[in-house]
Amino acid sequence: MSPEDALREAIVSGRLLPNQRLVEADLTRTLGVGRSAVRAALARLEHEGLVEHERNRGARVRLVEEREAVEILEARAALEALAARHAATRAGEADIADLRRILSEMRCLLDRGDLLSASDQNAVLHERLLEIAGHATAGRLISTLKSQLVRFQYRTILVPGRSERSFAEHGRIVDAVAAGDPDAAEAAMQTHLSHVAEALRGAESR
Amino acid sequence: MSPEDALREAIVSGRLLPNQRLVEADLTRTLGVGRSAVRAALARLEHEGLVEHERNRGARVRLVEEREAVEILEARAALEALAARHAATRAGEADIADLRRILSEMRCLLDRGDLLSASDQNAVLHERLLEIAGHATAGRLISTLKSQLVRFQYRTILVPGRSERSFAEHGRIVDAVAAGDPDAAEAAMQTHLSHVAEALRGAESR
DNA sequence: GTTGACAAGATTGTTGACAATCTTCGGGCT
DNA sequence: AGCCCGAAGATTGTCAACAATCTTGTCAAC
Repeated sequence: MSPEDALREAIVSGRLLPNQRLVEADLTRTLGVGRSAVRAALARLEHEGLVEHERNRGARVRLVEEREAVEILEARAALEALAARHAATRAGEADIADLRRILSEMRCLLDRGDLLSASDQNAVLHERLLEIAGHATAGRLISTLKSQLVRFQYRTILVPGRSERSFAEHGRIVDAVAAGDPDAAEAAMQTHLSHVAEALRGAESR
Repeated sequence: MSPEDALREAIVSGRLLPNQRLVEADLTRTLGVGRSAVRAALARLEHEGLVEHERNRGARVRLVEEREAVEILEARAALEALAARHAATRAGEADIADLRRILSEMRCLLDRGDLLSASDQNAVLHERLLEIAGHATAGRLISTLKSQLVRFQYRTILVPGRSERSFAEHGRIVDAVAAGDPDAAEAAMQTHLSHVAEALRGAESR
């Protein structure tokens, strides 16, 4: 595993706490690579928004607090709506079948009460939509935004009734894409993610 | 000036041609800094999408061709539309007066036939809107997207009648923001930038 | 004439040491 | 006691040298 991936994994998994200092010498030992590699990894992670870096003061794990999480989710919504629009115009028969397959998998997991796996399948659906959209720029931006939100990704699934509503929203997105209706797909994605933001705010303020 | 800024400036100003190799040793002499600094700058610029980097093969200036430019513009449109929405709900009296001042400056420059300065003022307006929106995440993303488009930024102003239509579109955006109407502001920004994309496509295919 | 291997040159990747900077700790002064 | 100052320690920034890799040019074999 590259030092960058190892560090990212350690941060997003929560093994490293927010605001914790990341001393290069320590990371050199922990990751088993030279200091140059560590520095390069830190520089990239800074660009991804996972660490903060002050000159001559080193790097620390960046803390994304609620206000910013909402911002990031808004930006992500705007970009995923764009992607959904593209997906609606480009999806072929096989793509649509694939999306429906993922949906039924989700239905199955929900019926079993496996909320965690359902949430993962959720991510798979979004990923597949991006692939269908074929929009490299949006894809790149969304993936960096998502990595900043990992800490919040499971926070909404315990909100009562959220899973079912989320499933219904995903159904509407897939329907719009299958119908080849860009406007509907964009709108469906937009409302879906705005509901996620709402749920996040609700879950957070408790 | 930091080596990173110097390099970025050299790339976006067009002093370095697309696909031109960026040999570290040469840059060391040109920029007057050590190789470490050069490498760090190249790494960051790669993340910004301004240079391409292959392992053991060095970096070269990245060429953004039309198809990708349209993609970038679409992503930017989605994000600026979001920002415009926020600006509409947050703009105060002073902000609105400022926007109108910029508009009248633009009108003045257009009447004088100074299209280049008018285009610059255009950028000022967008910048000010972002500031009013107070959306750091969108702002960050937009600024990196913009830096990838510098090569195209003046390409549309020579399209006959484009300046006047652009001015009218900006007027509608400012009106919507002044009226505190988020939906209208978002829509106005969206149509404005989609027209820019259209003009770009038109100017390109000649 | 073309192809393949091989050596020479050029360029990047990595390591270690040194310099610059920041932080912490202790002593002297008020 | 509280505060300023300076030295020591810790940490990052930079530099130069070396190793690894790629590219180019040459030459022999077919």
